[in-house]
Amino acid sequence: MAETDTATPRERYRTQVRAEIKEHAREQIATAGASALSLNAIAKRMGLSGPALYRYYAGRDDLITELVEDAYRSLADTLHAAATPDPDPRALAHALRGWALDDPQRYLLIYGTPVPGYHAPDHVTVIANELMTTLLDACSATLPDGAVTPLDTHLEKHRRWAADHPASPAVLHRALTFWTRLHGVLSLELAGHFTGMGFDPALLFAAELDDLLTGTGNPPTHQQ
Amino acid sequence: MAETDTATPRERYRTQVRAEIKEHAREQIATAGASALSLNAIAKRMGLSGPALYRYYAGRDDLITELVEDAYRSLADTLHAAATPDPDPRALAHALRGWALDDPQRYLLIYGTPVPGYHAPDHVTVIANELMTTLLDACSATLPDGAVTPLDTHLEKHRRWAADHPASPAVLHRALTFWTRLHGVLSLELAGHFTGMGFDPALLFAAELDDLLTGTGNPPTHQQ
DNA sequence: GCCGTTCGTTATAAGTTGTAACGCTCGAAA
DNA sequence: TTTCGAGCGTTACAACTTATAACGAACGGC
Repeated sequence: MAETDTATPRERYRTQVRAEIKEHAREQIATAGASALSLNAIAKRMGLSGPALYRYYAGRDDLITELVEDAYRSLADTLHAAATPDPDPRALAHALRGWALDDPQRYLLIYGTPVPGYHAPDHVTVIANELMTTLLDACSATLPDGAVTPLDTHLEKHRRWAADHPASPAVLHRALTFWTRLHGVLSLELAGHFTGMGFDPALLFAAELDDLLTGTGNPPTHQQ
Repeated sequence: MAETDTATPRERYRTQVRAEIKEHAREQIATAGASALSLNAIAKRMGLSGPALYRYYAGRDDLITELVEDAYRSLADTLHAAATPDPDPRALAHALRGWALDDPQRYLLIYGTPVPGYHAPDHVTVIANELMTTLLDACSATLPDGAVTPLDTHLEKHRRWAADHPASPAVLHRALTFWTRLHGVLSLELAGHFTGMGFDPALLFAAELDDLLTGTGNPPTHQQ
């Protein structure tokens, strides 16, 4: 995993302790959410006293930031693996859902309610771009055909986020839609807004995915 | 507003103080998020000492619960007003977006990351049902035509959440889609995941709405 | 006007994050 | 091998937080 070979014993110990801290933090977040993360509790569980952790992380925010970064990294790797060698949107979607359900709090750590003042460091935006690239690759493997919407023309001029990716505005639109629709179902499912409603969220997710891919999955057309 | 007439002076004073507390809590949440809500800070701002607030609210959770309830009530009223007298999905969607942008933290209070252990009281589920009803009403004003999806047949048997509403499975499907797609765009926009990407979220929202209503708004069809 | 309910207070307990100062230990270099 | 410094863990402390307990004062119904 990490380069525990090429380093002084001190550094090896340090990275190992940092990893152990993150491990406890992850499990604590998975059970009680990110807002309930307590450095003191982690220290106590590791058998050492509170302030000791500050040798390894500057503070709570620093630890959370690294967890967010790890989550992004994990998601990017998972989606990249699912889209390799063939960039298949369907595989991508299922990988996304599997990854989210595997650890809901990890998904919410990325896409959930943000702290108003917090600003993500550059590492994260880099990975986010990487994520966007695999999504755009997958969406490029489809032939868009349909009316040009106002959003399409808008995206033609505002494609900074797609940077150097050679994708048509329609593909950009498609990628955004892919993202927002799947997130719409996933986030509500993870937040528990479907519990007690009685239906199976997996089928709703599948229906949205089908509609995304075939265009006739459903969203019943309007008429009035 | 409240029944400040028919009550003893003591009760009038109490409801007024409770309202003032909520007012401060709202503004505090709007600026720093729900997790940063501090009873002590509210008390200090109101010119009284910390524990005094416990005469009015049992604790932080109690206050937040009431704020959540108020938010649900406000959203339900707003959407109901937008769908009256004619249940128009388009008006409903714009009312939803306006309400969300008006106070993002209030939207996230309802649809954002939940506290794992927390369970909403009955009041909230009642209002949630009311909300669902206006959504179903609006979606009933459309004539669905399209292939019957697996989700449709599933919803035919699992329509407990629609209870006594006379809506076809296709309409139920449509309502769910309406909800998840708009939430998908809105939540990502409010969470700031579009900032820095350079495009206008309003156009994406509009595109999704158009597709929802006309069925040809876009999501470019797949082919391969 | 009495008297009890309600309110606001201070004091206290048990948490939290984070800083400061003090030794100990380990490892690298002489 | 011995020394010596960087890094680590400790306790002590400050400034917060939520929440409870106990006390006194004020308000209002009777």
